[in-house]
Amino acid sequence: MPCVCNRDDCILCEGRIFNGLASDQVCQVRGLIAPISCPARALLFHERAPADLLFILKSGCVKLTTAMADGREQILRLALPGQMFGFESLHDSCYPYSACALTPVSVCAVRHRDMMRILEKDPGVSIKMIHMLNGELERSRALVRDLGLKSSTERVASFILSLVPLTRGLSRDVALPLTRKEISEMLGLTMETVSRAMTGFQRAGIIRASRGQIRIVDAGKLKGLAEGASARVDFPLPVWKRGSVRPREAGVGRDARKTGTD
Amino acid sequence: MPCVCNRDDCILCEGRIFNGLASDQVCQVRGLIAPISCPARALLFHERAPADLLFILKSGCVKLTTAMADGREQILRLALPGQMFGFESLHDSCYPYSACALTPVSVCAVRHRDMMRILEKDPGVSIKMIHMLNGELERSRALVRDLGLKSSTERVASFILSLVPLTRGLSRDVALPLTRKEISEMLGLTMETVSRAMTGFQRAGIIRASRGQIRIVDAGKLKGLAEGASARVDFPLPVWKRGSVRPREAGVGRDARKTGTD
DNA sequence: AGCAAGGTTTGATCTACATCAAGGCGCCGT
DNA sequence: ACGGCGCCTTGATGTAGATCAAACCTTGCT
Repeated sequence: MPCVCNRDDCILCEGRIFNGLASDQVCQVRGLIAPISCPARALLFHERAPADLLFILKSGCVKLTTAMADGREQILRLALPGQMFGFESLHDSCYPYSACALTPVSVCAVRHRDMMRILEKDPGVSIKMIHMLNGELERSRALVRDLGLKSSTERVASFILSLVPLTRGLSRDVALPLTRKEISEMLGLTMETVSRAMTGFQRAGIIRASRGQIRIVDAGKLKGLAEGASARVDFPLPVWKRGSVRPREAGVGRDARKTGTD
Repeated sequence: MPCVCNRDDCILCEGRIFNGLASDQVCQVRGLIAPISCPARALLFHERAPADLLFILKSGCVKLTTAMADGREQILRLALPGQMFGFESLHDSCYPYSACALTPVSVCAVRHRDMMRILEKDPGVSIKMIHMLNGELERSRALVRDLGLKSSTERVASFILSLVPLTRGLSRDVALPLTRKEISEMLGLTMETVSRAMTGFQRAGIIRASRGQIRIVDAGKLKGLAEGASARVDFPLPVWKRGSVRPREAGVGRDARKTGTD
């Protein structure tokens, strides 16, 4: 079935929000959708700006952030292909977060009032929307859980595991469109803390990380760390100064450096 | 208009989820709703238990929590009269959090599949549901923002402000059904830290707090503190040992005790 | 290739908050 | 009224993670 946004390669076809519309409705909806492309770092909209459009991401990756007056910034969510953002203001007038492209991005834009009309007409779309909102809520609460309960190591482990859907099952390598700084802004930590946690995991042979890429080597151990299982692996670390990577001999977790007592 | 749950005093009538149904539908829906009462501390359902019912709170207060294996516990949300909980699993099979009564509580219970049927039949209800979910999402993200960006003082100030809807405009006194411990479980802090922040506010004349009650005296200053405005009030504190309360002479915020330099 | 800019890693130090430890105080049952 | 139990407050100390600082890599540009 062709996608409502009228492109063959469009990801919206895959079980997404407008799927299942009667074909005459598909035509109507198509007329309401505007395709937009923009480069990495483009700002799609700004927190508290008057809201008019919602977006469905076709390709690329977008970060949704909220900031405090003094500049502190929190990433609320990453939007991935097939997902919607900017809909929270359907009944409100302003966007509750900023949306910024992490990669070159193509999106479909729909006016809020058009969307409202579609919802009123077609209960099937409403129910998909409810489903989608429940998913958002679940992810948001998972983040609350992580921020409220977990140590830095646990959070970073959690975060890496949350990237698994990005792999699309192709391999264990994830092309990661986030810098360490951005990861830290998602997890309520600093860049340095994230970096330390990740090199810890790497030394323990749990992941393989480089500039824009992560490979999960030992998902089981990572899950353990994310849920607080002892936050340490078996081998204490003999503190090399700038040795090359030595898998499976490095400490991981809260107190990797303090090798002594148990 | 009488409430769908068939009681005159029911709060569901006030612009809530089933409001605006045609009267024959109201009758149908009524048949699907079971009223339930339970005492304080009752567990309505447990995280990961198989989910069957959703609940609408008529009176009292319920906390929704998630826990880690080692016992760390996070309050995800407080449910207040008129609000719904347990709906996230409409499309899923298990509750994503535990629900525990903080006070004696009365609720209406609806089976998920009955709710699904109502949603399919009546787009108006779906749209109210979408509205409600957007509200949940907003609150959840506000919590993410607080946990990710704010200091302990800022979080406590935020929390107190979030209680304002509880006052229902009757006065500035809020009957607070939470212990210090529970507040701390909502904010990712410890009981002690919450206590210190609140006595700080109290000494600065910003709130009046006692066992189960809070009165907001200076909402403006509290808002400033919640958004990080300097986290300090004008008067350095001469550190009394056990003096009685001295409004407007006490320090507040991150470093209330260090009175020196500016 | 050479250089500059920005991301990343690592180390040293500082601090906000947690943890540990006593008391104080209101509340309930007898 | 009295005693005991739970919640709350306050103080002393410990520590995970922030902050500050420097050097190291990548990547892109000239």
